[in-house]
Amino acid sequence: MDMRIKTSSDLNIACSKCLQYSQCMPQGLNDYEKQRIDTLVSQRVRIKKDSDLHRLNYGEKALFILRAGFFKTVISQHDGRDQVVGFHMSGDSIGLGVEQNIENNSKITALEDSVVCIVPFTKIEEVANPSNLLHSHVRHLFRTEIKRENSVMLFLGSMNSEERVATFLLNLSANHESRGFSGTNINLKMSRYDIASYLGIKHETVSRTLAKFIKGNLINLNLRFLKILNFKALHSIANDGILVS
Amino acid sequence: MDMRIKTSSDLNIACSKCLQYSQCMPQGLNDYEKQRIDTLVSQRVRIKKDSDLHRLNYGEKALFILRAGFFKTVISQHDGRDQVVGFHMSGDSIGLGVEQNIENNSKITALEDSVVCIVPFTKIEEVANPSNLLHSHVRHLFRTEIKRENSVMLFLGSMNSEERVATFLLNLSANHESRGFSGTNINLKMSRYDIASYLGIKHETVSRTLAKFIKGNLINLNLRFLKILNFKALHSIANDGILVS
DNA sequence: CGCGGTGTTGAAAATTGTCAATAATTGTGG
DNA sequence: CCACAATTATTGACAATTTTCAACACCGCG
Repeated sequence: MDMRIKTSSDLNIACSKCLQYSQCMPQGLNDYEKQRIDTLVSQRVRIKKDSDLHRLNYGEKALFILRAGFFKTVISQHDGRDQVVGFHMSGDSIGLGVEQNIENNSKITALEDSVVCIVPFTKIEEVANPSNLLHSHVRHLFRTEIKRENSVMLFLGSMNSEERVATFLLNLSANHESRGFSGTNINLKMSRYDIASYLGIKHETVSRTLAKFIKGNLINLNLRFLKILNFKALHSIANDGILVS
Repeated sequence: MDMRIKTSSDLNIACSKCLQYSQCMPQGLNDYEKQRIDTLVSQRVRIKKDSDLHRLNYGEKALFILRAGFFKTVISQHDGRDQVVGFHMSGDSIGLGVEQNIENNSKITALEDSVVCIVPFTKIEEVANPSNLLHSHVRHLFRTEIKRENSVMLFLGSMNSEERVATFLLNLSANHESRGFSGTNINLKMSRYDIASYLGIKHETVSRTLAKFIKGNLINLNLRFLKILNFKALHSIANDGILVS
């Protein structure tokens, strides 16, 4: 599906005059700041029902503000399965959340004819504060933590218990590895109850699933000493790991 | 559980000399910037196994960086049920993600003896850029979007289908309300398939659950015209709505 | 050594998914 | 505008998965 851009009268309203203003811009600005705000929005576009909002068409990093309409965000997993991870309605900002973090395999699709305002991040930074290594790092921290927290939780709803546990183990392994610890031999710090709560299943199910993995020689486990024997098999159970960046 | 603070030699290492440095601070800083980084961390604390990291003890808004150890974040729902929403290991930053958004009902508990560095947000702002309304608003956007996206998704894993659908309907209603639309009569823009995908259940289950709600006079629904008849009942099904702020 | 928290396993019950049939609605082209 | 096809939605029967309830084993710590 492609996207049509038209220029019509109501696409040119200034931010400070927009009905959605209170939804998407901060309160209590002085006149000078309001003036600067009006320079933020680089363009507004109409998006037809069933068309996608392609981020890359508007520069790598842009914030979208939904002026009118309704969207869904769909993430495509490696195996071809899709999952809706969010809906967006008028006043919502799109592009700072989950869909921004999981790169290149997400689609933001209009569920009805819509109008979107586009604010390039570079412009936000011009207005908000001088570009600055520390500041951009803080933003990076935001992003990466959201990613780590979410990437597991995000798809839990659609996973069965084997997928959940396999995903959890691989995720844990990757986190250990990235910190210089062994990703193969892991000393679990949390109880089966904690794992169960995290994965949204019962602790008995965690036990049973781990037992199944042990029987299949995917892992060794006594007490909390975990040894991963067959990463490949775990990955295929976990759907080849959208979760492990 | 309370928390002990000790001052011992290894608690006073400068950030720029810390082993975790590459995990938690940006690369490529010049000497001046490194000097400023070292002023960021206001203190480091030891936290005993099974003790909690109390955010409020360190000013309302602080970023915690886990120097050594292992934590879990648990959110308590209204009905008393707890859910683990994240695990944290060395090098992780804590306090920018989910646990920050759902206020006052989350606990961050050490699963083993740990050491945490504390960076007040105010200090980050001093160093990163002048305090600025627009900048703080961008941060606010980050937060709120995360909150909205997550608050539904976060607990999906532990909900049954009735809880999922009730939660979805109430969430949708609240979003409509907050934008000045009716929260009672809603025109669904998305298909049953979209709802199913979002909630991690099958579309047949969505149909059946909606049918059950109709029979119980909780809602009216023909095609995509939804009328919510009994909010109270929906709320009690959805666990009294941790999701609706 | 015993007790409480943790972990495992079994069998029955409850929930959800799968497969299939059918209805209703929307879209399309003649 | 109608007819037909495709999509969306509902419902039933059965299969698979997960939970629930229960019993029991194991470690760790006083």
